[in-house]
Amino acid sequence: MPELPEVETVRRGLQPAMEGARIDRVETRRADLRFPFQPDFSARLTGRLVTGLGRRAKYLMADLSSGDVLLMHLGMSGSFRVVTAAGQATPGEFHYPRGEDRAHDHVLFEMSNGARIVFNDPRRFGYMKIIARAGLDNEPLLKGLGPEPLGNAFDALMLTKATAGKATSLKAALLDQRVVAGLGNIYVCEALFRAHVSPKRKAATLADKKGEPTERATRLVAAIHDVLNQAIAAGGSSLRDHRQTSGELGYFQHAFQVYDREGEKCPTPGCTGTVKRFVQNGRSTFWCPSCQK
DNA sequence: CCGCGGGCCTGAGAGC
DNA sequence: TGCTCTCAGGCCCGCG
Repeated sequence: MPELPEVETVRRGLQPAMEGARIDRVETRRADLRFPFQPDFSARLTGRLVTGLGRRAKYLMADLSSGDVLLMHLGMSGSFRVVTAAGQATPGEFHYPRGEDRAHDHVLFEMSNGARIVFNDPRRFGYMKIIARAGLDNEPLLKGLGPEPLGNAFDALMLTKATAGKATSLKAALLDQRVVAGLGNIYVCEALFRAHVSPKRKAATLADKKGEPTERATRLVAAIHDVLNQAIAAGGSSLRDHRQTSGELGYFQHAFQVYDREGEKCPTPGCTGTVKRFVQNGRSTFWCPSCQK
């Protein structure tokens, strides 16, 4: 499900429930998600204060008073919801909020502020892992990640260098988290469309003969910035699974110009093309062959 | 090292 | 109604 804007939306929703609160109780309702939970998973969380909730690429990162960091990834179908539901739970008896139980609720956090935070993930491509903050730089899950697309390090020059010599398509390069971290299939399609750049173009062609960024590269970076910022402002995109932690849907899906719009007229003013779909590296690409070059 | 295809899971929707 | 097939917002792994 979630790309950077959805993860950022989830982070903002979880922040008030987590930051500054203590984790009083953790319940894992099965032995694994994508990977088995660490044997000491609950013990390392229980009683710890959450001092901050950040995001790196598509990872949520909760800083704990113990010096650990809880990494959380939503995979394709993961979501969190925050249940405050005063009076619904029976203190000291069954902690899980009655009537709030849903299929695929895998992890529950009970916070000292009364919030109950539930992680739900039907497909279980999501996962959680606790690591020591001191070991963050060596964490394999984070080690190879490229720059944040909304951070200062990501610009046309950087992207041009990162794609230099790449024989693969621009679409595949932008999906490669080592090049830039946080984009997924939807926002890559949308950014390429907005920049009028073809997903089939060789990644290395962002550079001119001297290796400098082309105007196309500049346009592409601007389009990535714009589409991500607009999607975050809209609370992300809700296709199947994504919800804000409040349960509200994001609404950026209504602003898609090409994603899942095969057969529709190209929305570029003056373009008479039609939105097409084809499969690239096993994923659907949506684009307008007429105005994306 | 690089790029690609398969696999991990469940559920929704289309077509018969 | 119900079966089967395809596809889905991610990412790791093994192969050539």
